Amino acid sequence: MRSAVIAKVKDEELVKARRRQIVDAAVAVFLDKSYHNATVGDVAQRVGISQGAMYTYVRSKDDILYMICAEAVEAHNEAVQQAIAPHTDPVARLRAAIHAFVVSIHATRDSTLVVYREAHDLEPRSIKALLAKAGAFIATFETLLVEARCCKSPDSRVMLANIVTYLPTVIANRAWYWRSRVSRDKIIAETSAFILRGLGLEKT
Amino acid sequence: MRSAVIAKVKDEELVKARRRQIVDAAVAVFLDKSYHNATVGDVAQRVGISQGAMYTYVRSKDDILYMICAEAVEAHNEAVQQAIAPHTDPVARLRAAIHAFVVSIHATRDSTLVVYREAHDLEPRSIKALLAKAGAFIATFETLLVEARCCKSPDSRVMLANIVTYLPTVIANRAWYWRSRVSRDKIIAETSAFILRGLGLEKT
Amino acid sequence: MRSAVIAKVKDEELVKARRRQIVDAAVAVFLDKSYHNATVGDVAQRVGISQGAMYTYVRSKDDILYMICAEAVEAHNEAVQQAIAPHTDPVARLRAAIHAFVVSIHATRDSTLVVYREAHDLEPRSIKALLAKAGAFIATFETLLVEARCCKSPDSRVMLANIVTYLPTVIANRAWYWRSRVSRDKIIAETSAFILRGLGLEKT
Amino acid sequence: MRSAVIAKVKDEELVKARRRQIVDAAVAVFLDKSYHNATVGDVAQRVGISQGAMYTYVRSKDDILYMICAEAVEAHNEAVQQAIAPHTDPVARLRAAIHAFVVSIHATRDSTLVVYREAHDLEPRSIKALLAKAGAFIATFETLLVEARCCKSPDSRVMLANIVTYLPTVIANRAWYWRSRVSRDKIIAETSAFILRGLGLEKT
DNA sequence: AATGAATGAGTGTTCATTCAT
DNA sequence: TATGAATGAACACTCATTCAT
Repeated sequence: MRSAVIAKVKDEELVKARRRQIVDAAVAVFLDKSYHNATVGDVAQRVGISQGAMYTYVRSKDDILYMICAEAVEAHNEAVQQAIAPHTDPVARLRAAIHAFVVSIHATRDSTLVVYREAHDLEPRSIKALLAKAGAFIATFETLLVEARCCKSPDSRVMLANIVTYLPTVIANRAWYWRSRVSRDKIIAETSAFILRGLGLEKT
Repeated sequence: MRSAVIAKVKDEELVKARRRQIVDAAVAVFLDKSYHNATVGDVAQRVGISQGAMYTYVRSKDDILYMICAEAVEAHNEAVQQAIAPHTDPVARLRAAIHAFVVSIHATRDSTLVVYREAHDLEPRSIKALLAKAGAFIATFETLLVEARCCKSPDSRVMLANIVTYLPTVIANRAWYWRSRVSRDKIIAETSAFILRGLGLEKT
Repeated sequence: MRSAVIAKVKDEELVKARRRQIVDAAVAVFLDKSYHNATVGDVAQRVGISQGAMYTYVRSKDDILYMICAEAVEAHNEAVQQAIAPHTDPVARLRAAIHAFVVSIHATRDSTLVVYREAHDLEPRSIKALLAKAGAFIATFETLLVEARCCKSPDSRVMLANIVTYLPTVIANRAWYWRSRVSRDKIIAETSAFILRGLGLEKT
Repeated sequence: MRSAVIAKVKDEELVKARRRQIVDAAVAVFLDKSYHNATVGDVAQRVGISQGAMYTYVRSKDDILYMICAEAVEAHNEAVQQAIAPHTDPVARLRAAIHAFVVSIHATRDSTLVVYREAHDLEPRSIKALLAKAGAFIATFETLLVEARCCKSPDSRVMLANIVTYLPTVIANRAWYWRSRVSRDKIIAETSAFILRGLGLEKT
């Protein structure tokens, strides 16, 4: 498994702060020029540090992309975990999870877009680490779906878990189509509702 | 608008045959190594021609990717058009369209995966041309949805059309999760059923 | 010494005719795009034959350039030889030679320009062959100058012969400056007169 | 107009020093192998830096050639300006200009040779910029000639200015003929004298 | 910790030349 | 003879990464 990104520097606070800046800058830059057309210098410039300094906080360009991807998956996971915690009713837990995920995707649609476009360019070990995280996330939904009695078979469990965890990304991947013509609330509502109906949890 | 890909060679038949080979080879190669990590030589080698010969059938690496993308979108579009042609009932047309699209995605899941991963790296003019084709495809579904009375508002029309045209790509994008554990028919059935339920066209 | 350009084809008449076309086309093309930026295909296209056919009349791109250069030098040489033949008076011979050369340069200013710009890119053996021809031409003038008693020393003989055979090329190399604002006759007259005065053969 | 060559590096001193090295190395290399047959790596190697480092001081191979050409023209121009400054008598000014130019050409005969051979291969915008400089230089001589009453007509003014600014380049372009057999002083003296006689400023 | 100059490996593309038809 | 598809070597340029200061 890929080890966490390691920095050369001691000052933990500084490292954390810089990485925050780097990830944010990188999302913007990669979104604008794409991972491969963007240079490490582009990201450094946006952060306001020198190209050389980047390598004090990151070991490689791959590290930068990995941080973006891992952070996104972790954010979604945390959002879902926090959302389901208060509930005990299986259906309520599933509903809460779906809603939380949709909201989380919308909140992080920029980085989600980067993840969907560029993650496959990560180095093999980074991909493996990322898919492990993503797989765990999907598996969480498999469990939620089973508990909510939404699956008629193992196959449908797998398919539904994937559909439910995939569909919300439409928000990031199709923003180019509706641009700003549809409001945040509409986007979230329509997406959530569609999923619930798809699962048979909602009256039409 | 981007002009169609132009070749230097006269023999139209040869051009068509070679391009078929090139697109097929490129899908395999790009899937394996990603667009940027793949060399034009890699593709040429898989086709069995020299790197130089590639450039008699294609003007640039971008052309290769564009051909893959355009072909995929056009294939989906044709599949849908042929599927709806025989029907007059709006709901039947919509159902036929959804089914045809899901099947088409499954049939072309390799190239679809390449499109979703790499299309954003096309040159601006190529992207523009591609989004125009994709936009038209989505718009087709907007119309089908309206006629089938699935939309309660313009916003829901836009959202539903995007969801319906996006969800099936889960088949390409999540194949890594289920590998070969789920059969083709199951995949198609579950995906289609979910969409129909999401649209309120199916009993739970 | 470089052997003359050899063709694969038997039909001598055809070879001669084609080469005439090739040289003419090449001068135009090289003038327009420069030797290196012009492709063999460009020349072939202008001739109206296929790229492959070029190699029936010529062994290499270098051959084409060599033919242009050799032809130019030979043309100047012939012009001079014919001009001096009728005369016996040394000064008259020199005057005739100068005039003939200036006129010849003007008549072939396009190919002369190509020669001056591109000859140095010939292959070593071609350069050697060309410089031999050019050297002989300059030597001819050394003799004419000596006979006309224009030289006070061996050094001045060398310098004058070079100046006399170099100055007229101003007509080709500086055409960009006067464009068409100066007439052919003026150009020839001024250039010749300058040379004669420089040699002390003309009243100011 | 072409903008001056721009570097990526901050340290102005270093940039100036490196460019000095680059221009000198490039003249030698281009003279040896010709612009097109020389590699950027060849030049870098002669400078003693890596090929990649070249591109921190120069944007393109064209930049290198342009620097050589621009520097040569500017050197000649400065030499002439400094030479005429002390004089007020028109004829004295013209004589001084001619002598300075001849000396300048001899001093820079290597780069002058490169300019005459390769300048036409510059990119269009570079050529335009260079011809502007060259045109101004020639125009300077037009003025000097008019003031010295050497021209009988506008046409002769144009022709004489070109002849005077062209003839000295014989020193660079015909060095192959006399190799080292003629001394620097002889070369300069003969060339200057010829020009003065050609202008009618010297007794034979 | 930070800088930024230097490195050198890597790749898309062009084109002179060949050769089967 | 002529064609034109195929070849493969060559090259300018970029950029992730390193390291002396």
